[in-house]
Amino acid sequence: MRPSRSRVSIKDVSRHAGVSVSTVSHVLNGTRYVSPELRARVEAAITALDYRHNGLARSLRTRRSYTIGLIIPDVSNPYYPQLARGVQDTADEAGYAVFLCNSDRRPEQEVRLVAALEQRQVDGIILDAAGPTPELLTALRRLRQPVVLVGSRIDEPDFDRVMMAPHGSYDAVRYLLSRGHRRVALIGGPPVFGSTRPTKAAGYLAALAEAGIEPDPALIMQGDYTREGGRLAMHRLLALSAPPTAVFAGNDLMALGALVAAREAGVRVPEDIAIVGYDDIPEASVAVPALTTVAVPKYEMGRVAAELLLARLRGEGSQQPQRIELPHRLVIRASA
Amino acid sequence: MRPSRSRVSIKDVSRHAGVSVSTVSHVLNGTRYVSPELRARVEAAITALDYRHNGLARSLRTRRSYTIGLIIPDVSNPYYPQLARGVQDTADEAGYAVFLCNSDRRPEQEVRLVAALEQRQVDGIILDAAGPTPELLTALRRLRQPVVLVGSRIDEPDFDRVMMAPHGSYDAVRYLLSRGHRRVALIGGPPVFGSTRPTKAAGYLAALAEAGIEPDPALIMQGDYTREGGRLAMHRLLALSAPPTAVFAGNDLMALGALVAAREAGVRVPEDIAIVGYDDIPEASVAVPALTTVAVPKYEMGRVAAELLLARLRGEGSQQPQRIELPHRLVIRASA
DNA sequence: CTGTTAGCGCCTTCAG
DNA sequence: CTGAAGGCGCTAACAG
Repeated sequence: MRPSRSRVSIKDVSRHAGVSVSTVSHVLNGTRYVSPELRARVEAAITALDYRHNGLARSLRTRRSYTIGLIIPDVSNPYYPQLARGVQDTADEAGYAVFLCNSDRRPEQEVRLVAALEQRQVDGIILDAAGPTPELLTALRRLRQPVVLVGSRIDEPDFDRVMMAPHGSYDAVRYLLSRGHRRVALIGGPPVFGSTRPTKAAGYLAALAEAGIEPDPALIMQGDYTREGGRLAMHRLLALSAPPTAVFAGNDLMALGALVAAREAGVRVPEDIAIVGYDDIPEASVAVPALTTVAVPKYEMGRVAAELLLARLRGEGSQQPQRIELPHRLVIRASA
Repeated sequence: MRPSRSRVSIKDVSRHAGVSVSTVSHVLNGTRYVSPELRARVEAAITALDYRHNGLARSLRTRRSYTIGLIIPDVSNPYYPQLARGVQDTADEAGYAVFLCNSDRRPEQEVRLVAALEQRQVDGIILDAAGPTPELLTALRRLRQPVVLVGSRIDEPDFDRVMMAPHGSYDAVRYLLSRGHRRVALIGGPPVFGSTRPTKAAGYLAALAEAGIEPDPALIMQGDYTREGGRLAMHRLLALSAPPTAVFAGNDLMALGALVAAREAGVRVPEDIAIVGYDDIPEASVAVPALTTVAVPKYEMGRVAAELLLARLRGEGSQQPQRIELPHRLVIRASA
């Protein structure tokens, strides 16, 4: 009768077991009492026919896919795997699967990915965005599913968000100052379009100001968060007639690049120049000298973001967007 | 009439535009000619009603989810992000989204994840498995969707698979031998249950044999692919009455641990002892001394695996399972 | 305690 | 060139 042994559905199972489809559905989901006898027949039919539950159909019906989307700049950037793992572990424990997407920090890409995830009917999205571009914000706001923002580049009050405490760079520079450094350079990141958040440069400036030190523009470099960018910036710093005695880099990748530059220039770290990074990526502890850095709780951020999202999906928690700030920690190693 | 402004479907759009649902569907998918006039009306209705295409319903109907699953041991292990990126890029280009799952190299977990992905109706699965456990193999074979195996721990002829060339450890040890080393130690990985593939130990032994060197059991350590495991193994090696002059570690994480151990013991690398790793993870080039290692084309492996899977999904290619072997490359840096 | 039935939102013959 | 209609496989009222 059936064309071939194509796919077997709940209906085939019900027929085989001599029960109704709703009974099958209920034994599948444990969602109402079914007599041991019928249950046994259903289970027998299931294995006899080698039936598999179709989650798509179920999701279509229940409007819940038990699926979330995670958009990060790049999994192969050592910062993100831990964050990803944090959300995945949390999601997995709750029965959710996660679509992992890389945006390469390109706003159009982010917008595209958000749309693709929406179309796949994810229940929610966690996003580490490049910045608060109007297009992205619009795309996010018209979304029907909840969004949690991670990272510190967007701080819009109408979204749930988990961010790092803002004063990491301040702490780092203060530490350098406390060690007697007076000429402290900054290798910052590129400006984030439209961001209203205090930048790393702000913390740097604040620490200098507090110590009564006039910032020297020559010591302020703009990097791009890549290793190579850090290396180049460091070389320019080292070529100055009055080079700095300490450098604070906006992330570890750039700090590591700076380390390479120092070695290339025959300058000793930390004896001739101290270096502090930001993030505490795995490589930071392996480098020689091991990098002093502002440790960011990456795994924890992922976990908290996922928990926030799941709570929202469960309808728990306050209705207002939450803003969660996670503490950093200055990890003092050998480079400063 | 409709309860509320809940969800708008293709049917609402058709009504609003005064056309049939099939016309709407066809403008949505560009799947048959629609007169400019009707098309315009449909498009107007779409924006007017703020309609969003429901991918779940579509997939249910077409039996294609444009979704694949990727199961790896652990994203936060520096080996995997690049592999993951390779498959994600390839999938993304072809319009597929990828579910990323971590198995922590636990067979039961792998089996569980395979089932979860199947239920979510992924079109295919890419898996870097812990080993050929019978349960996993069974689960994989009863799957209705294609599977591609990556990594070298399973080499079953009835699956598509992309693996590394087998002689990496042989090359590494031969290199050490060519540099005059005679006492070369091995820090291997744990045995892979049921695997028939040549292990790294095999290559090590082969290279020694070829050089006419009797393997010394005291120089063969079993590690666990973790940094700490490498560190411990190295300490034991260093404590030997006749310690080795060179060490080959089965992966970079262990080699890095060995480096740490050497430093702790005040032994210089490579002057007192040479170290070669395997994988070429990002940290390998940052370490001091930079690690000489067998570079594995991780990104490429991911890409090739995804391409293989996509080809299968398109029904292209030979019907027989493919076995693709990717070459490694010995990267000589400072540690040996 | 179990069965019938109406969709979820979409694609795709089959007619016209 | 366009429309009508039948499911894809499942859940959840609603009856009984």
